[in-house]
Amino acid sequence: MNVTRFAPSPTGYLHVGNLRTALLNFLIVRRSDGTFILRLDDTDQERSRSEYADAIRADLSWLGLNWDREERQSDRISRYEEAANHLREEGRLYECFETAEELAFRRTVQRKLGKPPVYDRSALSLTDDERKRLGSERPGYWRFLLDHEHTGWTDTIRGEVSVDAASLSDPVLVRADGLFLYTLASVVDDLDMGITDVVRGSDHVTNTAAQIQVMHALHGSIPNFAHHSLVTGPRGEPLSKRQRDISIRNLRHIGVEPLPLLSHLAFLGSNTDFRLCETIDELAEAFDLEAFGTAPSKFDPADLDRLTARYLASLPFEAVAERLGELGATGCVAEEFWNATRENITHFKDLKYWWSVISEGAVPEIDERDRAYVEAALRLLPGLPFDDQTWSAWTERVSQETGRRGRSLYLPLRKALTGRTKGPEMSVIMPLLQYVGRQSVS
RNA sequence: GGUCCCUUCGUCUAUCGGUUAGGACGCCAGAUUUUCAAUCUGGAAAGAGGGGUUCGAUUCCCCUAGGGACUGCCA
Repeated sequence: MNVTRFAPSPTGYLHVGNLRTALLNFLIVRRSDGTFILRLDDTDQERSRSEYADAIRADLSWLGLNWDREERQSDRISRYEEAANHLREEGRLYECFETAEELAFRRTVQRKLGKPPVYDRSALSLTDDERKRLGSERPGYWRFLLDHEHTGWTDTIRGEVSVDAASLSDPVLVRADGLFLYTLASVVDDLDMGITDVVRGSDHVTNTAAQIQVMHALHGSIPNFAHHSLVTGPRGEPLSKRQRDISIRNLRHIGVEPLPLLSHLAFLGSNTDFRLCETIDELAEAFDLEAFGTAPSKFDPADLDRLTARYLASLPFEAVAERLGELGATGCVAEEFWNATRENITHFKDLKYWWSVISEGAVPEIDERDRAYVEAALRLLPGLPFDDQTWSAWTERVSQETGRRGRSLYLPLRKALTGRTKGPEMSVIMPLLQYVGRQSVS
């Protein structure tokens, strides 16, 4: 039984980087029948917004990444309080009084001297009097006293990882205004919720060392950690520079479908052979966390087009009936329409054009040199009703009359009738075209 | 500045010192198809650079370059 969590902070929209983390955590429990928790890390009150939380839920739902439980850190403050008190009793939490500006200044000085910008623990050498005096001037904030030793774990993706805690600042766990910080909240939550596997981006590796120490101090058992590499843009640039393009909302807007996106992300960066999975269960079966490598992987939305097209072509009418209805395609024509067009679109929204072709007629595209030919051909067009033989019967007749064959026979007619050089098979389009007539009558 | 991570076809990767450097997706070509797609067959396509070690380096070591993360009273 695995328990995993996806813990976004509701300070922005979900993007492919986040999504990969969510997906990996989700797939782990999908393989093992465990529990997948959506945990909103909203301890940062200044930046967290409920609209973002709603947007994250909506995006996950659209993708089919359903969660078994939802938790909010803002509901769990009392637990953090207890944990902080426990750490104080154990002597692992100490109060400091520097202002943020002071700390920032010290860091720049240290950096200029070529020293690591690590907190010097000067608060530890404060006398009781000094502490009392400073405490009366302003509220203190609290740091966790790290053991200065190498802290390691076996990472499912990265193997043996070890971080020298001496190169880290003692993490602040409680702010001067009493707010609990991520490092504490996350650890307490993971322990309380019985999280067995923590899968997150490699930007958290140094964090993990500190968190492991806090977990030990809280006498918790350490979950399995796996840190996947970060996703970059197509040229290897950080994703943060393209937040907007790669937000799930934007991808959805440009016509990306859930399963192609999920398939792509479940294999990107792993040595599992890529395949487009038709269901999430199939994906869960195929994916393997240990198959992931540590090198960053590039994400290019354009890579999704081909997959999306293949995916759409495979969908039965039932799967898209509702969406077709939104286009105005309803009734039995809708099914015929879908079967005629589904192999000839890249994105679902491409159907708008084809629907307009059969519902309103196309703007004919006729080359000047073909004009006479097209007009002659149209005079030979049989009367309604059209059926699946109409096209072949008609073009055969036209061929006899005009002597044209092959491409020069078919293409001008296709362009005249559909306005495009490419598209669904004409023999299938023909019966749909008479719908134009019915539309205008009714 | 410091610490850590990364670098093989377009993309994701395989290779436990000796391989015609393999696969998947994509791409290209042919077959087929009125077009596109699908399918089948075939093809092009890679070890960042420089030094070592070695009979032999993609593989081990060092340096350089490039990319990234962390270095917050953010998460």
